[in-house]
Amino acid sequence: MVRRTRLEAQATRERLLDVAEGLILERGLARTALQDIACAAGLTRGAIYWHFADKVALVQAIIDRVDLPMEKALAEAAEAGSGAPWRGLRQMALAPFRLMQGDPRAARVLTILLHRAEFIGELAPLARRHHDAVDHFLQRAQGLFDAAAESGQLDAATSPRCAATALLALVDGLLRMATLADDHRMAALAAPAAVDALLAGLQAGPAGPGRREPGARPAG
Amino acid sequence: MVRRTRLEAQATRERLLDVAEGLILERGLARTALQDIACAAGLTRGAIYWHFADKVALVQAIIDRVDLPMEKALAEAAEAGSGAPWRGLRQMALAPFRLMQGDPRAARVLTILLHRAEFIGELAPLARRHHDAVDHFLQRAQGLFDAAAESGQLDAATSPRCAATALLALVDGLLRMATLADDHRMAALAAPAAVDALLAGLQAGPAGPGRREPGARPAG
DNA sequence: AAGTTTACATACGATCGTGAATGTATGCTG
DNA sequence: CAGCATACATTCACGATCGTATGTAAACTT
Repeated sequence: MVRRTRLEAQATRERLLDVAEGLILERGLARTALQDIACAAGLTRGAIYWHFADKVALVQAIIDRVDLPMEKALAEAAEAGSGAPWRGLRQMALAPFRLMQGDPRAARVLTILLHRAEFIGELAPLARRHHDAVDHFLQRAQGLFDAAAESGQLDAATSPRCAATALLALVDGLLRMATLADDHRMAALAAPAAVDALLAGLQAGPAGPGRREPGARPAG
Repeated sequence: MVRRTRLEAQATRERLLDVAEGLILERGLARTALQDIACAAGLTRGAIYWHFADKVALVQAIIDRVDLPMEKALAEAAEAGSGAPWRGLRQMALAPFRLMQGDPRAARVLTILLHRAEFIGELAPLARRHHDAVDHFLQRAQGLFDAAAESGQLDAATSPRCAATALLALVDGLLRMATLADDHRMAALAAPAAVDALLAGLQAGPAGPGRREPGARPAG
């Protein structure tokens, strides 16, 4: 076949990544064969094996092309420092949504990470960056809540660890919904209000039974 | 071979389900072959094809054996009615965790649903019960937030739809963490406090800038 | 201009998983 | 106790997929 120049080869590689990303997004990782990818890219499996060692390496390359939303959260949290914990927590929690808004490719990759593959066994390394980012998010959030607690701004009934878990869960849940196509809009739109509500509920305040135990409030 | 009596056959069927559940939990659905299951159960694939039409039917049977956590939430919400919205919301949001606490099998099945399979294409029907329950959770929560809003108990800046999305995201995120083995304990433990904090933050209250916009609060 | 490397295509072999067909020994029923 | 139904085991046929080995023509090098 017409042999390509270096630059064209690089373009071929990118096309393979684009096509693979799209197909995996549609059909899921396990149900997407290398032949499907090659065919959709107008190539053969040989081309894939030239550019990538195997299927895992291909997917790894897809993931490595983008900034992961949860990593973006850590980066913004690092900027904020621990001086203004509540502002930092809010920044950190909303960073993933801002990234996904501006980078559709990051949104697609996150969708794959959250909904389109079983990262188990040989595929486990693929989710490592995301999982690491999630772990660090938890630690970082806990650190910020610690700072808030020390200055008496965290509700006394809630441990920093517990608060961090709650924030991470909320962000993770919102990200899942935001990558689910149906509620795409709603989840991303609801994120700021949701995060604000949770953080408000976690702040120390006039501890009326109505605020800490809404279930006990007079019926509406 | 030694042919079994009706009762023994039923026991064999249950054993197949147990073994399959365990293996899928360990290795993921795509990476678990019917032969692995049969072998681990001390049988052959023939036995599986006797009891179940195919792999999908087997997994469906595994799922159909249990109450799903999100369905449990709906059931409890139905009991509560819409008279006391905050209590109902709390009940509903925490029901899944109570179920998982008392029913380890339900916890395992939920883990499979959330982490061990790509429910796409022919496997999509398997997740239908769960997805339907999630949808109804959203509707039901929105209805309760509507009721709260009508009696002026919902923070005015937050729409009922948005509040429902937030609550669902939090519960979903907590369930994901609770089914992740590492944070198993922490997530389930944090659930009540997390839900209470979010609900508290969503309630109408003295709308000081500190409560609704924690980021703008003086640094701690 | 000849040789080498690149960027693929083609062909092959092997494995894996499924589903169906078939075999078979036993429980059950009349 | 004869015959049918049950509960499996065994075997086979098939497609899908993977990885590799090999072919090849063009780009690049010297």
